[in-house]
Amino acid sequence: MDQVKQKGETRASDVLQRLRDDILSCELKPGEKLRFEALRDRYEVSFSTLREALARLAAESLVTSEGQRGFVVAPVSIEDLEDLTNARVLLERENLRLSMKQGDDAWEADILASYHRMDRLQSRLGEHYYFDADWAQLHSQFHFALVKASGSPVLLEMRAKLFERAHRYRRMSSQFRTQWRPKETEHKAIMDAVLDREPAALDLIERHIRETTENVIEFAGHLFRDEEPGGAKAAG
Amino acid sequence: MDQVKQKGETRASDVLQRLRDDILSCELKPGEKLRFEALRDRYEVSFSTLREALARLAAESLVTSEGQRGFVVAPVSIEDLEDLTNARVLLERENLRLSMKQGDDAWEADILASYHRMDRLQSRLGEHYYFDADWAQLHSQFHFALVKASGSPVLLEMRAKLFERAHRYRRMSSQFRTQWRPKETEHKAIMDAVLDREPAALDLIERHIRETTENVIEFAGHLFRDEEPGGAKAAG
DNA sequence: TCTGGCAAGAATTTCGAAAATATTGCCGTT
DNA sequence: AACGGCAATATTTTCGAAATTCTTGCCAGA
Repeated sequence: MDQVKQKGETRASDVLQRLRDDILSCELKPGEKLRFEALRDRYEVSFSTLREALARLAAESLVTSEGQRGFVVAPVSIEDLEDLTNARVLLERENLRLSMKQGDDAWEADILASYHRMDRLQSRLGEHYYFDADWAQLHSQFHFALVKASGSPVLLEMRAKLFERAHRYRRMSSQFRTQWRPKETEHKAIMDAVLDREPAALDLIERHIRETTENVIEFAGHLFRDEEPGGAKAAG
Repeated sequence: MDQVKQKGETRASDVLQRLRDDILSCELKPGEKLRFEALRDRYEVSFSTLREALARLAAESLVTSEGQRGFVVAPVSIEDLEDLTNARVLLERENLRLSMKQGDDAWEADILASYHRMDRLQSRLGEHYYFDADWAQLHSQFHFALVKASGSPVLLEMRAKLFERAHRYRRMSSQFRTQWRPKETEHKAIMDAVLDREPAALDLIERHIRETTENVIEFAGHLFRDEEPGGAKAAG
């Protein structure tokens, strides 16, 4: 139901969001060449509008533009995933540290509410929660609720962009996973530690992030172990 | 002499760079409305090309785009400067830590060379080095040389963007400064500590950054203490 | 005098054709 | 058969006019 065009929203920002979604969900594969003709048909906009959206995505490192040779979906690799993970740990820890220091009652209430929403949907979905788009949304909101009181727009924005980039890897691995570690207990433990202002919360969140990355490599490492630039084929 | 159009360089990326420079040097003032007509005359390009450049700058937080109401040069404020400073400290420390752990002989040699170039130009320029664009370039290169062996493209890119955003504040303050603290000894001390792999180097670089910010606020704080959105007037 | 709404003007946003550039395939030569 | 150069094709990049949206000023009604 979020397909209705909101007031004040431009077509360019609409296409930007759809392109972003398609890249993160790997409908547009890593390394794939993005030809304007094809994109024009797909999204039903003009060259210029597409170009603006791609320029924005290039600045977000979701696509790369090489001189006069057009745009390419940002490739994936284990090095990139590990680099991303380390950067995320740094920013998540700092944001959480500041958040725990400065968070007020409203912040705490929001964390509890976010957790509750996520937890309830999880029990309703059973074991397949990991594939559910709604759950992913609530999961993202829960993690954001933890750090949002850091009071640093700069750090929060960088964190958000890294979170998105990492999401592509999680998504890529999900179709190959045969088992999931029980995240519900992890989330509960993190939340309790955060609300109690325990310094150990920082280590919990770090392990949470690193273990997810390890799982991704374990199950989907073959997908991007020897990824070459341009290795993926465009949809013919 | 870098006005020659390099092969493989698009007009859009050229305009992007010029716009970036003009924003960082405050030729386009913080909060100023960016009208397409005026920009088209100034840079001699079409609407679409401008739009692409502005979209990129928006993703870099150097301009903001508000719905269907065009683009505005990102405003400045003390809160933003302090937020920026804290984020820079976090990233500079981490990059430097990794760099000191992993840097090899070539890295050390590059630091020495960068320092030498900066130092020599400094003695040649005397007290006015701070206003010199070439010195600013060498200064930037020296600081980059220190951290470039971190091995983390993600962290280095975030660092570079923050460095640029902070540069605008330094530049804004320079015209109001009446005295400068002697940076040459600071840089020498930092370099020596880094090459000796002394952990204290991290604290030195942090203080270096924070003191620069304090100086900026001291001399130019009045410029953005009560900055309102749209407070700056467009060039008539 | 004040408020609300409409119309004229100004600015942004979108569009697809035209120009510029890169890529591919062919042919002649060695 | 291998290589280099040239023409043909494919793709990207740029352009300015047209459509859309926002802003401003005016006028009628309370």
